[in-house]
Amino acid sequence: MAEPGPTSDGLLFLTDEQLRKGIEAMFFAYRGFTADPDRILETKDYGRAHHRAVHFIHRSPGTTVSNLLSILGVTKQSLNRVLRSLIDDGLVRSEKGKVDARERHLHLTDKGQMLERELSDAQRARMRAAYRAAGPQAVAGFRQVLEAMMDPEMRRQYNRLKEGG
Amino acid sequence: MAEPGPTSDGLLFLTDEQLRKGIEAMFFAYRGFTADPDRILETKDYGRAHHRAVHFIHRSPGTTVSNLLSILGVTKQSLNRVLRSLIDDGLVRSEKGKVDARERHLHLTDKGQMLERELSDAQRARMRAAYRAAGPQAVAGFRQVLEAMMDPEMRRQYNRLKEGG
DNA sequence: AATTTACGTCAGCCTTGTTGACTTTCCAAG
DNA sequence: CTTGGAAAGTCAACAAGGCTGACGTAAATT
Repeated sequence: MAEPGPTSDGLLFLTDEQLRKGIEAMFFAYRGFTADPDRILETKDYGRAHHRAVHFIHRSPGTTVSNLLSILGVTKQSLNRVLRSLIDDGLVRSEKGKVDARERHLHLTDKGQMLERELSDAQRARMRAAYRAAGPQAVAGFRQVLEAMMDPEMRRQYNRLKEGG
Repeated sequence: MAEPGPTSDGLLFLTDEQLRKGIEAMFFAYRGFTADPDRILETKDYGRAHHRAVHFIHRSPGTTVSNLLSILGVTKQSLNRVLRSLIDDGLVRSEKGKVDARERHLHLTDKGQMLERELSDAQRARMRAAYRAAGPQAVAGFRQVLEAMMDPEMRRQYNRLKEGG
């Protein structure tokens, strides 16, 4: 089996076959990636959409609804439905902005933190196992390829989150 | 910023922070991964479900409905709806098995091949660009981590497809 | 004072997943 | 040759989570 390798022109030699393997790897791996949280969410009558909201509120406490909208890339009606149930269930707290009172700043409650913990523990455990199985060099490559695969807009979002809160 | 690295016990030193970055990289990258096909499908009144069916029928011509069900991991009712429209639109041909006439063997028609081409060209272009940006070492690592992230069942499916038809 | 922004909500639609029940077709074992 | 069960297809109903469009309100900006 021919492996991808550098050529004299500094490019990679990439067959359609190799690219197809990468595509299918993404497909099957993403299923694994979401499988554990999905199982947990199912028992609590939540879905992936709730998970995403909880994740990014945890990640950036006090973030606004607009912020969340641009990160998640959904409509406000769609986000609102999810946020509504999280607020009603007491997992998320929404408070008016002090400086700009039109904004709503979102925080996880203790209950919300608990769910976030449970979900991210499961997801991290799988990620950790995969990292350990593949080794440190592979981890670096993994992140490089994923980053290169993002849309520029998404990459900006990703990099903004990556360092500062 | 501490990078993941080997420790004296042969394990990886992985902070929650590093794992979170990996998780978010998967999230944003998967969006990029599906963005181009999604745009094409939208103009043709199809969705991701159609793409997946077309992809795996192309990958394994003559595959049966049951086969497809186990690869895609959905119910037959869900798959059937998608398959129905593809057959009615003349993209997929379904024929009774010669040896076991209960089975339906699925093939892409010329029209189906054309759609598959269009979708996979777009997806491969992005994958190729990402691979080239990241380099050959990164590509190997990428595939290793993804493979390690799959459920064992999915990994079997993936490996079965990887080599032979 | 008028306009714009941020947010929330109502109503309705679509895709894609689900369960459950049922039929038809067919192979294979008794 | 009959029958049990597997493979496939179909109908009905439902839910999650996307979407658009329209409208309302409060607050900030011009």
